[in-house]
Amino acid sequence: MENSDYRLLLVDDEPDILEFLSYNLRKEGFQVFTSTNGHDALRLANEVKPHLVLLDVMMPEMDGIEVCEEIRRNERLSNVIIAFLTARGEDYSQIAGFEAGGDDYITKPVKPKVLVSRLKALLKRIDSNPSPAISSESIGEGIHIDKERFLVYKDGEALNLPKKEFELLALLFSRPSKVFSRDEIFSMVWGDNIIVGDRTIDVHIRKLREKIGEDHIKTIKGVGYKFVE
Amino acid sequence: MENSDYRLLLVDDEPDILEFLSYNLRKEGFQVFTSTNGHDALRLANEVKPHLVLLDVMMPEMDGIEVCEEIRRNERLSNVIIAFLTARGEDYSQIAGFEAGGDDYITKPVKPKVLVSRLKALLKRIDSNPSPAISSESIGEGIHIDKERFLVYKDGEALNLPKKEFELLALLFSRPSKVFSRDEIFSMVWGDNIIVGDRTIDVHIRKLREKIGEDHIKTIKGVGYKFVE
DNA sequence: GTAAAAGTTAACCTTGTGTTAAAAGGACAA
DNA sequence: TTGTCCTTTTAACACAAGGTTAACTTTTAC
Repeated sequence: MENSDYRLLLVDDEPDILEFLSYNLRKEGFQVFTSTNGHDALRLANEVKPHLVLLDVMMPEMDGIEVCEEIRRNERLSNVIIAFLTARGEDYSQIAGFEAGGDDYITKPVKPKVLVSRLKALLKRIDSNPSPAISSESIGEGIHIDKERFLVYKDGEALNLPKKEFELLALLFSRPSKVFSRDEIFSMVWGDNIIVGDRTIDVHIRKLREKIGEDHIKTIKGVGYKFVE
Repeated sequence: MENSDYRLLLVDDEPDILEFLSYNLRKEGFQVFTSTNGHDALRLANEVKPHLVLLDVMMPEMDGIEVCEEIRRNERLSNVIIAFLTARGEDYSQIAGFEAGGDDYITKPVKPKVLVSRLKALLKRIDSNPSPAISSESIGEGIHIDKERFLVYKDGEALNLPKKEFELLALLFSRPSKVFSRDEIFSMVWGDNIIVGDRTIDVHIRKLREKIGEDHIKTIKGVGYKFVE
């Protein structure tokens, strides 16, 4: 699909930002619609059925989270991809955003190039994921992960894991049976610039095993861990 | 091998990052090539045959995953080591989505020291890994090795070997029938800095023979060992 | 036959991991 | 702000699998 086949809806209460975003995205060929408040955005969304909505989190009256929830509640817009715009630093808004059903968050300020590539990556899901969004229905035996909702299902039962545990499990789960070295785990879950003690991973592994069962995470001594089953 | 013997190809759409990475790697003596986009990177890869490619995942037009797949598809580049650069917090599913397989993930921002040590560790595999990785599919009669999962298959049955045994077997297996001298084995499996007793290899060979069958590892007296069948 | 190399075994050491509890850190509500 | 609850990290120790050694035996090449 060409960029021009995609409709984007941008929502931000600051006209300047809106202007900046839409300029850059129109330059890439996207069809861009804009709105400066949540109510208007919902109305517009219903009208144009955008493929993707880029939502500022912080807005007066109705914030991005609420708009997101409202969109998710609307069956006709069920396949819309929602990305949040947040000011750097607020971790919580990110989580709240995912819980509300967001697909990605992008921190302001954002460089045009970065913005475009993030959105392109998101839009790819439409093609590759015809009917995606692992609905909470598709649950059976074993472990399932719903990243949108930050939930882990164990034999159908939903578990709420803390952030680090969730990320660790999600990483291992993303490629079952692949052995992840401690270095890889640190890098992906903690990042390469913070340093934590040797036993930190072990403790999280311990807690995960407590919650999802002892046999799902296997230790390869001297090498790393892997998810099995 | 010296650092200066290695050619690295860095691919990132942000020149600043490219600059930062190449500066630090050149300082270590590596031969560094850079590219700001996927297409160019592929062309350059073909040209210089790098030992290792460091790929940003998020890039406009052609992202790192695509580049990786393309490289893996190219026979002439089959032995290239691929490491991904990702922003911490990027969706694992995107990273997990590729089956082509990177060898490592490194998160941005990364400290020079960490970067260098990770890359050095990866480059070590070149010597010890003459033949490409084997996918888990190829299971049948005889012995198969899956390095990613750290499993050895004997007639289809999966065996869990301890690290040293696995590495030793993987080495011999990597070039069936080639005789590896004890010196070679020490150097590849133990490294040139550690010194262990004469009989250490023998003991590991003994254990391997117990597990995979007596006839798979043949002794060439006065010369070394080789894997057969 | 003999010496050198490799095989074998079990004891011993090492190192990575498991485990627990407690401290530190953070978010939220009163 | 204070206090509370939850998450994350640290610290200290336990423990076992893995790795090595040493002593001895067997094999092989010459």
